[in-house]
Amino acid sequence: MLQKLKEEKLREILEKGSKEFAEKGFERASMKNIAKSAGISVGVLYKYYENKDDFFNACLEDSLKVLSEKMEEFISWEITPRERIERLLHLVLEFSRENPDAVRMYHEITSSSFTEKARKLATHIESISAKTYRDYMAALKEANLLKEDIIPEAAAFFFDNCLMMLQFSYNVDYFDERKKLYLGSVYDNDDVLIKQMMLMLDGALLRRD
Amino acid sequence: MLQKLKEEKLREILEKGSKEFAEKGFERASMKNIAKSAGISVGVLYKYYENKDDFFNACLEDSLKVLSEKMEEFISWEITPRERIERLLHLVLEFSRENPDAVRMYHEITSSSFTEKARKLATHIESISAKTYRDYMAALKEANLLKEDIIPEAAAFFFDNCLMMLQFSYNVDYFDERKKLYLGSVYDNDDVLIKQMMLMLDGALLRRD
DNA sequence: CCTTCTCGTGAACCACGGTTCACATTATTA
DNA sequence: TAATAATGTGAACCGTGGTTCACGAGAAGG
Repeated sequence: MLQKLKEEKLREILEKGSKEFAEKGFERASMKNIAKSAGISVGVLYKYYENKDDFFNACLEDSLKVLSEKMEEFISWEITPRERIERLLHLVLEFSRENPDAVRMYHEITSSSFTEKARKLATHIESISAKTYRDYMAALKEANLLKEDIIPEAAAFFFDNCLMMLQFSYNVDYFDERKKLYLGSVYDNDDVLIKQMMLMLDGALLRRD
Repeated sequence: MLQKLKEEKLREILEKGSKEFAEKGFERASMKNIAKSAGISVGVLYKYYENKDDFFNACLEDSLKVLSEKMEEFISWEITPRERIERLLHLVLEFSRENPDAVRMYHEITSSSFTEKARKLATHIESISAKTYRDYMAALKEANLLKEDIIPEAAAFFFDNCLMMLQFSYNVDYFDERKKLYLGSVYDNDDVLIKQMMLMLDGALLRRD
């Protein structure tokens, strides 16, 4: 019976931890707080995890796992480049809605002076998407669909930059406010924004036909 | 004589403060450290500034001032849209090279749970560039130079997203590594990257002729 | 030269939060 | 049921770092 509780508890602990880290950032997040909100004592936390760093890594890993799973979907679709971009944009929004804490934690490690290990984890995920996008852009070039004079690597970088900003804009407070500032009346209309992003990415990357 | 020293000292204090905040982030930055590296005692710091928050705001304000000055240059140029984009990209890199700490501090407040006041400051700057870009894109539309079907607000948002990521990529450790990951061999060639960005932004925003 | 006032100093204070550990509680086994 | 092991608890410990303040050094004025 204990084992079963543990299974669920562990999930809850990771979730509550991610939530706290996502909301307050690593430094301001408190182990005591996390323990309390997960309904356990601090001691237990330290039974399962070495220390705060270690626990953060566990939360991060747990959050990023979902992200890399999504990435694999991307490759499997058998559709045209334009459709692919559009679906990916939708996927990003959908993911944002379902896993806000994952995005926030990801954004968190982006900030200065993080542990080696957290960096490694993020870089690992990043390298998956980097490879995916680079390969894809290379394939586009091969098929003569990529815009003239564009280097696949640069295209992949540019593309991911846009997606990253989109994710942040939908999850991180500061970026959300900024989005409001720029978009004004268009702010709350996701469909329009997606369509606009679509148009611009299309123009930026794909050869016109 | 004291007054004169103060003038320079104040500069040094703000610079050393910004440096520490930029390097370590708000939480990990230490007032004692900052005082030491500026060659004064902690007491002095608290003579000039209420507390850590207040001091951070002063550093931030000081850093962002430079940023908003640059923005005014942007409007004054009398050149074609394509040239303008290109010069702006160069300006961003130049600025990054000269004021790495400003960019890092800006990135810093991007992260969760910052004081109201710091947010306000950043939003203020942001609103300047937002207005500048929006106006500019509206003017382009007026002159029938903006791409068909693109809303000026969305264009401005997209454009600034790209510039922001570029700045981060040149200043914030995590983004720099990421850039290396994506660009590989092109990584250290700024000119090529600028040219590529140029091509993509052009394609994304401007009507082809 | 003495007094007074300003300014700078850094040791001391204090709160906070990560971490530990002696103890309580619960499960397991004999 | 009693003994023993495993697990959970949270008060106490401790280092860190923001903040204060009693004191000293030096300038200004008489």
